[in-house]
Amino acid sequence: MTLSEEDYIKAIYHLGKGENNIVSTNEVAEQMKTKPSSVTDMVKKLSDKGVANYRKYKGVCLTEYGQKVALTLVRKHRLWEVFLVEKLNFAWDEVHEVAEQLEHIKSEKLTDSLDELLGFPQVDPHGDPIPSKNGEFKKAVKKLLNEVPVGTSGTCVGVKDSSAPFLKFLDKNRIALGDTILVLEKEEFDGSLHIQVKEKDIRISDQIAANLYLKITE
Amino acid sequence: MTLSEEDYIKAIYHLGKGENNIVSTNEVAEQMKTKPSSVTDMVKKLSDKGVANYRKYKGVCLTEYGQKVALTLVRKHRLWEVFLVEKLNFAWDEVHEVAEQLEHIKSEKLTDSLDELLGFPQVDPHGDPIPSKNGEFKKAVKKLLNEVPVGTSGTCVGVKDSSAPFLKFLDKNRIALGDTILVLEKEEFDGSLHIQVKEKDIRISDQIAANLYLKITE
DNA sequence: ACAAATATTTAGTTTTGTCTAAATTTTAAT
DNA sequence: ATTAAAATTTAGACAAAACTAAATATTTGT
Repeated sequence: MTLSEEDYIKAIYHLGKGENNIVSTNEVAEQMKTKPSSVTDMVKKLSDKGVANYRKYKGVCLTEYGQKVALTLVRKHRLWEVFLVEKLNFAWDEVHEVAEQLEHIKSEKLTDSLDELLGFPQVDPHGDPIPSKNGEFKKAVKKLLNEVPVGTSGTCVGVKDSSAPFLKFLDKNRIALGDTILVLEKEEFDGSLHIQVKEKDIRISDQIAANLYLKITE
Repeated sequence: MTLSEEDYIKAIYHLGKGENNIVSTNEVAEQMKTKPSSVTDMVKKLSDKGVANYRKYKGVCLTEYGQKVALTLVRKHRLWEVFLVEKLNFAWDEVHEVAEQLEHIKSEKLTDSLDELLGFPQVDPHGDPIPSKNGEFKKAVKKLLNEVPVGTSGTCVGVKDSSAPFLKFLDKNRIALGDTILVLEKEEFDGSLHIQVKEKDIRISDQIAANLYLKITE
């Protein structure tokens, strides 16, 4: 599998939302920042190789095998992201570009040893689940913090309100993107929450919770 | 710099033995496992880019800039080798192929953070010195253990005698390729040595020492 | 249902890095 | 000093992956 082929496989996989939906030539072209005609050429090739199913004018999806390749790439990408954040102190938003390169390194032993070094992490710094060696993995959904049940744990991945006062609040309370948040308790009366962030407990109002996005794996 | 260009730069660098000697088209072709005509094409391009100096029928060497690029590649290669051995428990002889891929990853931050994670190592698992961030580094020489002065420290990189009894001896005394050996003391009378390997002291005869290659950085 | 708009494919080029075969230059041997 | 051998370059071709422009298929709005 060449570098370019791998990039197409990943694009088809992600556009299909892991469900192996059929995706259109134009969608792939936009994702890959190439022209639709280039996509046509490539998906024909991937089809010939048994990686994708392509029907003229109808779109493309991955074969069983193609999905396996995609999952391996996703696994490698996310493991490297964890490595960069945990071991090399990269920030949450600095990892993607480098992981895009690292995911193409070919060595099963490398991937598995890395997994072990990192303690077999379940999610990457963006809260997205890491497929296991044999390709199993849970799906992640993004929800507002006030909408998840007590006991839920997830990764903080975004804010709905990005006003200065709100960001200031988060900063003051040491809540940052990429942090793992656990919902300990919910107050019936006003919907306020008791949560755990970075080993510390804090209480936040319903309004705060309604503006924080959490990524959770079901 | 493309992947292929980087490979040529490295080949020219290594064939020139770090001395920036002029190397021939044929030598490069053999090293790269390509044909001489392909080399001609590529060195012309590298010349145009200011990376190499090429004169028809005369051979090619790197420019100042080219040497800098080469050293960066060598630095990355060797740091990744240390990483693979130290952090992922790769064996001494399993690292090269993977490092060949990893050395092409483009991220200065990654390289420097890796360097830090590894504790700024001076040599790779083969005993070869790792260039510093700004390209300085010592040269390594390979010598027989009985030829180095007391106080010398180096990496065990090979044997002269590869007979079963000798290899058995090394195994029994826990001396393996890749180990760091420090010469503590030399007996005037019979030339036997007192050495330190893996935190342990042992005494070995002159004959043993005369069959073990050490790589030392001066 | 049909024309217009949109999406997709085809055909023909380009660039990068490779190759083979032929031509040329350099080196080595007498 | 010639000539044979070896090394190197040139010329022309190919495969991969991209592009543009033109042709064709599909979808949409009325």
